[in-house]
Amino acid sequence: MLLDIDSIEFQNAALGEKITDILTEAILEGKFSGGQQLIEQDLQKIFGVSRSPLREAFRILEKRGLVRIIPRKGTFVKTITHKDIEDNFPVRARLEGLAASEAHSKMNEKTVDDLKFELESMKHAAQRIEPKSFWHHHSVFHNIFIEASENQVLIDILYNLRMHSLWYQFSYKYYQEDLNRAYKIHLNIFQKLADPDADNQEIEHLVRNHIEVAFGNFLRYLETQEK
Amino acid sequence: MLLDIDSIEFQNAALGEKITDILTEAILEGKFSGGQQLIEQDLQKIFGVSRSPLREAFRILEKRGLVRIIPRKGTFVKTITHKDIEDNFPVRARLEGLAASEAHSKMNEKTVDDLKFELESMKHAAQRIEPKSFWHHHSVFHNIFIEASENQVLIDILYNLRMHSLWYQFSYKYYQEDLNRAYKIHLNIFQKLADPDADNQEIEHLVRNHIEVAFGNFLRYLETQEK
DNA sequence: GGATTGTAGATTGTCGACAAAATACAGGTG
DNA sequence: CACCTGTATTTTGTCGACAATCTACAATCC
Repeated sequence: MLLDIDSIEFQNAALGEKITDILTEAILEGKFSGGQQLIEQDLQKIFGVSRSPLREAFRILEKRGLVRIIPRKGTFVKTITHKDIEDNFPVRARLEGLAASEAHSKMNEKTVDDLKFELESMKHAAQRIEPKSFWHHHSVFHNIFIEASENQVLIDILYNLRMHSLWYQFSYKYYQEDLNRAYKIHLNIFQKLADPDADNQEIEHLVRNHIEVAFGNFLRYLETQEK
Repeated sequence: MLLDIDSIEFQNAALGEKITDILTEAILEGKFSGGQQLIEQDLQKIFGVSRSPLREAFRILEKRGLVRIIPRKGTFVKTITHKDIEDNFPVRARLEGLAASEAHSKMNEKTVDDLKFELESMKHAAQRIEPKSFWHHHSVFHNIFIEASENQVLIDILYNLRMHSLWYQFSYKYYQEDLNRAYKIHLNIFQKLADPDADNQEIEHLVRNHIEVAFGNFLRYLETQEK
């Protein structure tokens, strides 16, 4: 008998995990003010569950870096500071560079096709000047080569680091970078990834530089916003 | 009035955190067989606490990468495979390289003194052929420049990556063979870190290469052990 | 007025009990 | 004998209640 895998997963997911997903989305969308305490009793009323699954959810959120748990004080939504961003990007730059390098070594036809598809989507979004769509496919493009590295340590760390930048999604919406220029950089990255003769080290530097440049632009953008 | 922050932290530490510390040490020392399930009821009897703090402890252990929690199945001690080590080292190599680079930019007299002290301790341990002592000071040496990077993202990630047990268990045996060589590498790293005119990129490469070489030696050592 | 202390309310920490799911195993069936 | 199937046992998931701690604020003291 055939079964709907997704619904089974959903059934198997404990209450705590479902609440985690809802809270994760809420935090990323900025529905909580930074530094705000998540009161167990309040959330208990909202979700209609006891405190046990809530406390499980808090621990998972802490692992994802979205909240900070202070013993006997409470669970607080993390505020992302300027320094957090400055700390985050250099790490991401090196690890995504490494991911690209390892992905190149393990490249196969399917991954190339997947990357090509997202690249085409980015191209179309850039031509039609649809930033939201562009950044979505841009994010998926990066996810694909990160997964293709098959390095679980890398995949896990970057999952968390990239989630933080999502936190700033609302900022990105108004962040108008030259989409065509960004597309060309990724076209270059794609061509190197798809070329078996390309040099791993060169790919690593290419991706690392791309993120460092994006970081610089982003910081400058934030500074103009803050004034 | 001045207060000892650390002791306050300890008093405030909830049962779950104390249990976490005990279980962390037990896992790192290999007192659980790999893949073994941590049964809540059994640990309940051992520690004389209810299941709530145990479940909290499991979540913290999961965050540290020491166990894996599978919903409705249980909490299992992670087995470290050959692939885990292969995934871990390239990441560590790049991130410790980055940490050294950032530490160099923020170097001050106290940090130089701290590094010098550990380096001297490594020298003495190498001369007296005391691998255990050498490994300890080597680990502290790395911790100092990682902390000196003042990059909290880096510090947190490297704390987890460096925790993994196999490295702890075996490293001092490997270093037995070339303590003096290892000392000279760190003397070189120290001199560059302490020199304000040294090039950041050079330091990054130096530390990265050191870990990659250590990784290669470690893998070869493991292969001889496995046979 | 400013600092200290005491108290009430709010909030997290821990517990034991029950529910739900996974597992182990015995018995049946082809 | 291999394969189901139902049942008993084990184990995790959730709950409500109580204890310990923290917080806010008013009363007190200097």
